Amino acid sequence: MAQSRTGPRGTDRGIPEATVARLPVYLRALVGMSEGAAGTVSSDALAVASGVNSAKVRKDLSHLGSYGTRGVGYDVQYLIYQISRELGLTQDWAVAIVGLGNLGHALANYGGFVDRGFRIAALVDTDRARVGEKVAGVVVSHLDDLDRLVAERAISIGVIATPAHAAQDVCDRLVVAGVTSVLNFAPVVLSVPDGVDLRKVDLSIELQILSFHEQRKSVVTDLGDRAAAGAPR
Amino acid sequence: MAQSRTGPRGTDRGIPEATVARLPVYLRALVGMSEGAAGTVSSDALAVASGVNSAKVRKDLSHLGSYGTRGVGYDVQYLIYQISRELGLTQDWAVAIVGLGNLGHALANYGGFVDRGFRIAALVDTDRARVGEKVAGVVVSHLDDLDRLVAERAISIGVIATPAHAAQDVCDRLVVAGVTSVLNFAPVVLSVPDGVDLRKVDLSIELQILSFHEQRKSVVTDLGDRAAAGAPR
DNA sequence: TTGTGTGAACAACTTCACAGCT
DNA sequence: AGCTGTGAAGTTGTTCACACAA
Repeated sequence: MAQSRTGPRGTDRGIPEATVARLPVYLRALVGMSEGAAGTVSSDALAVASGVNSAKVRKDLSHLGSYGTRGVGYDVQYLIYQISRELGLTQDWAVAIVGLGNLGHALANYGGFVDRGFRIAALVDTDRARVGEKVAGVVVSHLDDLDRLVAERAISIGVIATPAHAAQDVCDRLVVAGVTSVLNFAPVVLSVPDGVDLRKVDLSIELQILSFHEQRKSVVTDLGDRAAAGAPR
Repeated sequence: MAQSRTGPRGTDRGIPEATVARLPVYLRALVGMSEGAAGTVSSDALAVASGVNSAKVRKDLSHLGSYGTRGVGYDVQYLIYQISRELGLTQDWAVAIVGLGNLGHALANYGGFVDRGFRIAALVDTDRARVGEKVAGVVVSHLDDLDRLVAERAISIGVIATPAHAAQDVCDRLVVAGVTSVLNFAPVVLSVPDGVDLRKVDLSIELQILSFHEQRKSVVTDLGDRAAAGAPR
């Protein structure tokens, strides 16, 4: 996971990482509700819509401030605004996607991208044959132009969708160019200097975690379990 | 997130979730090393290659058993075997991918898939025009045939790469068909019955988390007084 | 010496349960 | 009466530091 944020000095006025990771889920649920006719939500209703329990919702939201009303709940629109602001979604973020294989294409065409505050400002590849081509309405540039692109288009977030062997080099170039947040899809451990945030999404790891639990299911759970723990197979 | 471990509450012979999530990372690093000429690794070397600290490596590996040698380290091949076994990768898992848009295609063509123990046993879509077409060497089937496919091909893992609005229905069908592990890429909260494991990968959430930290960087790090004085409004 | 394995301290996160506001 | 906000208790995960084996 990314390094822990915590400001350089002084008391940590920060929101817990676990909470930050759930705010986007709440936000999505709230936006869904706001399209209906819901003026307010209770922590309970929001919890159900978000797949967590209500105590967690209340604790999480309490980190943003006291935005609820006792006996009533939270104002949907106001909460949407507060969460958006906290997540930095009231401004636009320029994103560069590097690597335009299958995954890069999928990401470029991913709707939820532009959805909230994220704008694909550059598509980058090393394949000269692809440069100039348009994907999702954006012209593909060459990796060698990265410095210029990042500077000119104020890109602060880089998405790596290259093969594993190219990922660290691409990451280094992104950082040198001035990108300060990196989302890595390549199945490799990357390192970045302090001050740069790094997150990863790894399909293979997710599958292996499922495999672990799946295996546990078929193994008959210990001896003498009543009624033959009917493992459906 | 996925529900906590299924199965009866006995003595917890289990490995902590946090450890399970790191085992695939260690495994990848080890496989990389085994291609070189490394007979053994220290927890320190493995830690560096995995992007964690060595205490964590030792604690994690200790959950598998005492497979290291004091003063020496861990035998690479043996560790690979033990981790693979623990993760259930010594057997093959049949996977179905549902939804063959950009993302589904990307997943189907993703190399690391077949990599370790995972086999694409079915590709499924609702678009009749796509049915019959071959993607990544596998013929696309229709969603209506899911029950048969899951049964005939002993599929236990389902990957959802559909639009959000279709995801819960697809998930329900997968579960009814007999799938017991689901990996969801659709940006929506799914619910599954007990006994079914659910994990999600959500690009939009990852970006929003980066956005949160990115925003914090630009904010001058010392406006911590604001909320400190009583009633925030 | 070197580097594992682990009890113990520490830190983060979750859940409980209820006081207090509306 | 209903629902938030939050101390306190409980749980899980991380790091320390050192005994001990090779």
